[in-house]
Amino acid sequence: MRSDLCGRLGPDDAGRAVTVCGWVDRRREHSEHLAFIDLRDHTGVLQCVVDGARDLRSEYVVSIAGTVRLRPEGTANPALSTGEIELHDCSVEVLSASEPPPFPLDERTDVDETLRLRHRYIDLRKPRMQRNLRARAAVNRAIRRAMDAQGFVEVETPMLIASTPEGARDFVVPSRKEPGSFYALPQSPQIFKQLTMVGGVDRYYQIARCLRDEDLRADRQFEFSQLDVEASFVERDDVLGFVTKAVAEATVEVTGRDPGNFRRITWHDAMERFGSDKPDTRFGMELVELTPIFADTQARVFQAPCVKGICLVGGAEALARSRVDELVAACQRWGAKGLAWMRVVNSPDSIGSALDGGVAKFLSSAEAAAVIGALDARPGDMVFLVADERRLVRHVLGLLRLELGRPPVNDGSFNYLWVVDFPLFEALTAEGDPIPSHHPFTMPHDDDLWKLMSADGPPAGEELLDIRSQAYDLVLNGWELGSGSVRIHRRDVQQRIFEVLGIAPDEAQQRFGFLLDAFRYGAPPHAGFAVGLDRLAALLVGEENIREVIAFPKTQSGADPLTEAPSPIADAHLQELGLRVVPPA
RNA sequence: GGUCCUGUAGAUCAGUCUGGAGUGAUCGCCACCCUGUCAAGGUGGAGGCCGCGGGUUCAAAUCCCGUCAGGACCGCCA
Repeated sequence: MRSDLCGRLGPDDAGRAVTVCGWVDRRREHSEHLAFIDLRDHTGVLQCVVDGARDLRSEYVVSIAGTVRLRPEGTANPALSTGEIELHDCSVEVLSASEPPPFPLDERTDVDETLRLRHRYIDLRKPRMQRNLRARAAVNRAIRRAMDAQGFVEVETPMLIASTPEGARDFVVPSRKEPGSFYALPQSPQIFKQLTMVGGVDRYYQIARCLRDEDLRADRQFEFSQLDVEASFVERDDVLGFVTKAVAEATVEVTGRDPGNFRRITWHDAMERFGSDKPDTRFGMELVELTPIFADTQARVFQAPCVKGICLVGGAEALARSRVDELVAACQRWGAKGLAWMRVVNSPDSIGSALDGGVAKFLSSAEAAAVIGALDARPGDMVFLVADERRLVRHVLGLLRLELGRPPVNDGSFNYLWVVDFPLFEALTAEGDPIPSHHPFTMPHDDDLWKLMSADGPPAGEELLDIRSQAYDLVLNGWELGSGSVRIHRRDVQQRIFEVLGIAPDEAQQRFGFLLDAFRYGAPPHAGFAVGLDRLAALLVGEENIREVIAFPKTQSGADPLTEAPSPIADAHLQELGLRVVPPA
């Protein structure tokens, strides 16, 4: 039907008779006997000189046969990759007419999201979306190549599985054959990939679809894809190596650029210095420890278990008072009692303090000097302090740091960072039971295992929170790209974990029985990881929303304007499934 | 569950703070003109439930309340 692709033709093709197919991108009609048609396919745009264009409109699908020639002197278009040539002596066949499109296909206008998604099949024609979908395919291709080269076997795992109470909210599918029972859609293939290890697969991977019924964000959809990895007889650093190889290969495949070093930071350092377990280390403004400075302070606002601060260079003049008030309000929304701010000035006041404004008047001159020194602040800077429980201080200042200094996530840099040594438990419930920070099969850190396995019984309460695990995350420009861990393969350790978590043996058997059963029959030591491919693809093409690399995404409320999902189903359908809809109260 | 921003012509926006005559602009669309444009150009034309509902007012796109939709974020996402 066609001999060539629009964007692949060049001066070397001059004189060739070709047939190209595509969409009418733009037409410039000069008279009854001269018009230019820009014909677009997925490779680019080609100018075709036609006799008349009265019966051609935007987005008509046409086939144009003609002869390639160099454009006449002085009419080349350097902005176009095919700008030196054109197709002439054209005969045009309309393959499919089109109504005027509901929105322009140019790259200049930001079209309303609902409109784009309702007509996604048109939106996808844009060069940007064509590039993104192809980049995403390139990511998958590179990953498959890298995993294959490292001896991994691609194994598919089921989509209809049993619901387990851990983790995110499940999407659920009613069973027809067993009314009242439900399948869950996988939040991840976690259990199955561990079972492949018991099954002797040795090295498993999958580009897996995962589903979680949690609120959507720029970097979160209900449905997403991850590179899921698990390997036997390996340690943490082996896994980091496998994943680094795959992600680096994908980066090169899409961007042609070396991703550089994948640096490492401990979870503890990430939290203390950046207030986040997914630190964006592309910029400074690190959180600085100020607690000792205020150990004996008279200033009541700083009489707290923890005081930290950040310094905004030039902030004293750059930030209007109204903006500062907004920041204070934001910090209060984030859970802080308040946000202390002060400007650094040139000439010290009567008590010798170079801090001014805000809470400056409550600080002694020694405290002021120490704060300035610790934050390395200069005149003209603004310093922000939060005093509270340590966790809260880190959290609030971490968010404030991002608010004040974060570059766009898609600024073209690739800052890969491994965060290692996550704590085994992230917090205690009101009843004092710990909550696993990864999942209950995560191996404790080698250096902390003795604490957990002590013959006197496990520690309790706050001491538990000091135990580190062999869990790790991969972060790119402040986005969590994925996480993984070394799994527990020792029965005694697993039993101790359940004991600490307050899960009785019979309950553990009920919830995770099939995995625990499997582990009775010879489980190899194993470890794994999962990489969010939507996020990776988005950042590699410079998008700040994963919708842009998903062919048919959902809106933030979880709807699909194209198919109108979710939608009610017929009563007969409900009846067959043994379901009845309860009207909202 | 919560906070914030945005809904005006097919599209993108201005007008809203400070209520007042007929809601404008650009692009697109339709017709005609135009032989080297490339975001072609010219002339003319059509096109509006100012998201929806209620309230205040002599008078509401504009103020107030509610609601729906989209977006960003907090919570949530083992």
